[in-house]
Amino acid sequence: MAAVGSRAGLDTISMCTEGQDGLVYMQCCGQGEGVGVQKKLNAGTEWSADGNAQQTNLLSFPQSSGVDLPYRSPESVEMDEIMAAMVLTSLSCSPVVQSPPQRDLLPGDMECCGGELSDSGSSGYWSWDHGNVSTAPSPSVTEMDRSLGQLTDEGLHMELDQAACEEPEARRCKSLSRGAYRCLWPGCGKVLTSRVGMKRHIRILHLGWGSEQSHREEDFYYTEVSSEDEETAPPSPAPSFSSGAWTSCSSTQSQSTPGPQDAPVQSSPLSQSAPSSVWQIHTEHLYQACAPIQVTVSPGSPTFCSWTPSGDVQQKPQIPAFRSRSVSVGEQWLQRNSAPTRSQTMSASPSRGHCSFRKGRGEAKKCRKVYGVERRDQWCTACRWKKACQRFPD
DNA sequence: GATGCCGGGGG
DNA sequence: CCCCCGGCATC
Repeated sequence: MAAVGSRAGLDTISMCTEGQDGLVYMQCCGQGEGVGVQKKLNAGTEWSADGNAQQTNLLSFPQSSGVDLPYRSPESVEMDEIMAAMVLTSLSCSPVVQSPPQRDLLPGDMECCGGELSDSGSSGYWSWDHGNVSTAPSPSVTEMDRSLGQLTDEGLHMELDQAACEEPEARRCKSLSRGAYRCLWPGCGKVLTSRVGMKRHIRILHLGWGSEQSHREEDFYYTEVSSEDEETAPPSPAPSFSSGAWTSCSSTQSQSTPGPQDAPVQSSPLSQSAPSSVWQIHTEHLYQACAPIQVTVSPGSPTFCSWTPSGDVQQKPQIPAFRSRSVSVGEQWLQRNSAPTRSQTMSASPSRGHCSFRKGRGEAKKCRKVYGVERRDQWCTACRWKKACQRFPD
């Protein structure tokens, strides 16, 4: 779905180039994208009516966004800030509300689109729109005043102009239309000079359809590029995910959803570093809590299982009653005590049920050696109890 | 044998 | 829980 949204967004960029095509995506990013998504969603069912859908979109666009346009654009020139604030407030301070409901249904796509668009060098209002929508769901009135004012007053005018394609801008758009068509299918990027050829390419190669199928959906999978755009467009699809504001979106998404497949691949550095650190903390209480550790580790691979409890440990470290004087030392020892090795040993030696594995004698002098048996009262508690020394950890 | 420390037990 | 010790592994 994300790809669809982004594609729709890219179409938005290029749509001005095919003005005569009357491509709907031409509308403003938000709506256009939303419509595009909807079309994609309903492709199976309402596709037949899509030929008219373009008309509908063209009509509905000014309608939806025209909620403010009719009164706002003409009046906004003279409208004072109070009036603007009132209007904006009445509009729920959120373009999302104005936009078709699909957008609410597809927040992810919205963000995807915004990211790619802003990255692919789209017009300014694009990034404005999405920045406000995605990152600030409920901005303050003043903020909205500024942003929305710019957005609607400038952006929508642009849209209208472009939609009409009567202005010089439109002519420029048309001049670009003699470019090539780039397939936006993920990983494809094929460039063809013929629109029909591109549609066929998408239909056959990507959609796997016969020619009898709809010939509108392909529009979402290619974009028109001019000779100059060809240089800027290519990097947009893939790298856009790793740059700019979009990075935060994608990263948060991927992280918030601990996909069992994403985790190992994307956060491999994390997955490698996290366990060790966690283990260090975890083993901090090894002295008292070896049984829990054994439980979490011995099952074998499942790293997630073992980390989860460790998180708790990390939250409240050293709560268990360590002797006050030896806590810090114990930490040092436990940190240096190669927790991973310990875990390996434990998991590898099932014969030893508990953490009864015996660590090789460290080279560090223990209390016994330092103070001698005669000064046993100066030993650390563990040494006195014949436990692992906490004062001089290995 | 000395040392380090786990497991267990007594109070 | 505190303290001690048997016993084992390692040096």
